[in-house]
Amino acid sequence: MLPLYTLRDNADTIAAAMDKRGLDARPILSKILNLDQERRNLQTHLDQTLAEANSASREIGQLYKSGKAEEANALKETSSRLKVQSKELQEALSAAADALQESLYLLPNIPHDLVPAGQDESDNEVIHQWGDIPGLEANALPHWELARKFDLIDFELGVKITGAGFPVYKGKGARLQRALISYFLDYNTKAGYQELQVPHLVNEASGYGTGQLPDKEGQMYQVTEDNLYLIPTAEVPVTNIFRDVILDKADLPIRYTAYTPCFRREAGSYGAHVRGLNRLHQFDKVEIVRVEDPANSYDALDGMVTHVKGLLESLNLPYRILRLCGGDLGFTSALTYDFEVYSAAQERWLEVSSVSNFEAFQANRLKLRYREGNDKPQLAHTLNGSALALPRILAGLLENYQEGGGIRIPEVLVPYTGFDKIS
RNA sequence: GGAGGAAUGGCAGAGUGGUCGAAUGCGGCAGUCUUGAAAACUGUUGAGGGUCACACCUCCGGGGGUUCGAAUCCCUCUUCCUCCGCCA
Repeated sequence: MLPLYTLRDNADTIAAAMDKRGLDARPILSKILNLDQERRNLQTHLDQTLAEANSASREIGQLYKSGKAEEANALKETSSRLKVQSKELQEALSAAADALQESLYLLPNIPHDLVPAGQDESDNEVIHQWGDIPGLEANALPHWELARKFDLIDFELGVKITGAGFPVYKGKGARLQRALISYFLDYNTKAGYQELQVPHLVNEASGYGTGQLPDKEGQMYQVTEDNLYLIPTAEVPVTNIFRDVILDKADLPIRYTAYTPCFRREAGSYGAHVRGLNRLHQFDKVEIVRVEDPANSYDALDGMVTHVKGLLESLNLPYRILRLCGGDLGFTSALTYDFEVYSAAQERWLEVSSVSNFEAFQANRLKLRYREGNDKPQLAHTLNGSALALPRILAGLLENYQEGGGIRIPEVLVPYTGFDKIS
């Protein structure tokens, strides 16, 4: 949700930026500004009425004290009348405020200057590519076949226990998974991100805080009995730590990392692209989250990009970085870089990380602010990124590292796995 | 799950129907003093809306109600504490 004050003076600039998303924001912007004006008028009117009512009540108290019961009773009528009036105004005000809120929820974040205009993923800009595409042996297999061959992952067993998209990791597969989580967490911690363990279920307020609600309700698993949601990403619990928080400027920047399983209904997904580990309902991810002074948030974003690059390079996985175009940019993001690893056996790029600056968009919903000295609190900027999502990294490792009838383990992982080869 | 108690400003803690956004203490900030610091003293110190700036309005866990008037009374929800039960 964009802060109102950014909309009041810049409607034209914002509309131009929104065009890059393929969204004509002009109608909704003018609606918002009108509702804002209406809301303020009603508020002023209500405030005046309440001020009158308050002073009448005060006077009644005084009159009673000085024994002038008659005058007091006369004033009560005035007061009652004002009360009825204020109730009506209150209702009109609530209606206007709700309508305003609703419209604000519909407006996505303003794309950053760097965001290219574009329709969909084909318009994303490749800004960086690293590593050699490995030439695989003739009999190279996709990861789902490798997983079966070496008994690393059992997809059918997951179907039996839960359903499609809930794999069971076994033996060295499970161990490799755990090794990756530990390696990622250690790597992030060394870079200054504090490790957290957070709840995997969140309440409604948290869902609204990071913007999963009300729009993406259908994408989350819901525990209706207790009105809780299974988290689709650690971003939700971690960022909500800061809901309704006023930080001291000296506390910034804040950097957290957390491993969690992620649960996504992925309603509407189907086809070959969802085979194996490519798309799951439950998967593991290590996330990094930052809270920044607005003046530094784009340096922070660059820092996160560099960080994820280092992580992928340490695993020697060929990757490229995309700057998402307006049409592919997430609702809440101002600028996003996607990382894709090349899967040689599938001959396609797999998204393994998404690094975004949300500027004040999330902070506004969260009421996450910071204060410098005695100044008024200001909205902070939030950023997050995957470092990294496990399944497609695992897929990339299995496929790119297959050689001589086995799978080699990258050097940096050997201390974590305790073995250097799967065969 | 059962029984009882509680929820007030950054923290502690007064306040049981009228001028209470709320005593007091601690903490924070500014100043006096000091070579500097500490101590002491003085002042200041919640958030949101609104205004050029004031005024003014809202908020004492959330929601609803009683009343001319609610932190204070009533209903309800949530959370926390104590005791009992169950339990990794």
